[in-house]
Amino acid sequence: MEHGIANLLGALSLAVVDRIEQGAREVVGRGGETPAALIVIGYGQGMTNDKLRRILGLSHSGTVRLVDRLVSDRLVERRAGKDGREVALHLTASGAASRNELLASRISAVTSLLDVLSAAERKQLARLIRELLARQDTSEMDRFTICRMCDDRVCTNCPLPTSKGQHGH
Amino acid sequence: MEHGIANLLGALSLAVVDRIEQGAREVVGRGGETPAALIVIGYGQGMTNDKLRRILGLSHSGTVRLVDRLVSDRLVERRAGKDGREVALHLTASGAASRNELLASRISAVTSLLDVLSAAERKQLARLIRELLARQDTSEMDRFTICRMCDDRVCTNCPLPTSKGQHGH
DNA sequence: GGTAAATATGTGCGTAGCGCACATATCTGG
DNA sequence: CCAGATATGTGCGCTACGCACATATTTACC
Repeated sequence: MEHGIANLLGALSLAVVDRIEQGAREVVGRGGETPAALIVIGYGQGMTNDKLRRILGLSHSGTVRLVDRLVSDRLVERRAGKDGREVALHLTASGAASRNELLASRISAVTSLLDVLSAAERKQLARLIRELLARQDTSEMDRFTICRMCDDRVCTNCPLPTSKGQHGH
Repeated sequence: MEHGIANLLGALSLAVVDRIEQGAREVVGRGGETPAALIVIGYGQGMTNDKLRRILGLSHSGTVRLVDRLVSDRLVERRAGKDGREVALHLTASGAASRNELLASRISAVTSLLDVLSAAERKQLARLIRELLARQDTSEMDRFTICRMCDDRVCTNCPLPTSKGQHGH
């Protein structure tokens, strides 16, 4: 394998993530996995603390404290889950608004890097990235992790394979 | 502009950076900008604390403390710079070894994502990324920042434009 | 139906990584 | 020779996080 391509993709990815993180910090005033948490909670299938923990790849206590921050910022509410142990995380109105800003900021950051390419080049790039992602060997949790910042208003058909991966239960 | 491509590149970049950071933490036992600092210092044109600060995008004090950590880990030495104010940062033998491990780990992490593509597809992707980077409007400092994790043993001709950007002095 | 294990959450405590404001040393330009 | 610019170091606090432990609920097994 030629290593030049790996170095190029590494450099590009760093630039992309730098810009996304900078925008996210400006929007929510927090760093680390906090912006991703806001997005994940907003996907809205009754997210629990523990599911969130696995998606973000944090420790249990780290996740509890992260949610504490979101609650103290009035972006998230803890409600009772069906299972008496679980906590159901819900966005407040303000949390949903911040989440939308966050998603828009992310798309805008990446777009500003992409718009030097022609429409044809972007299409070609999209096809290649789609193939690359589609062929990865990812568990279900891996997919949620990779997609933890994804814009569900934009990503209609996620290329990540849906077959593998043991369901978490 | 079609936003699907921006979302795809954002997701891929997150996956790439996640894997790079995880490997880096395993190699040097440190997170944040510490691994990048080790790589940047290793480029070896008499790196100073202040240049490092600008490349990493950290505050001044944050950079001093970062170097403190590298020194206490015996990876970096502070020597006298030509200008009596400056500190010249140099890798120790152990620092140079860690840096090589770091670079290898990074290339390996990205390669493991890339190797689902055919050689032809990888070539196409390399061409597109190269174009994308070449057309960015980056200052000299931006380029060092984007390339702060780059493998100088692999990246022979960096696509980033070298014309613009005021030299820092 | 009762108890052990599994599951889910919260807490005390410490650490890593970082920024702000301030202090200090050296260099440069008039 | 002295004011500003440049470069580094420090006191202090804060955010984000992990480990170990405590607690509540549910499930499984007998």
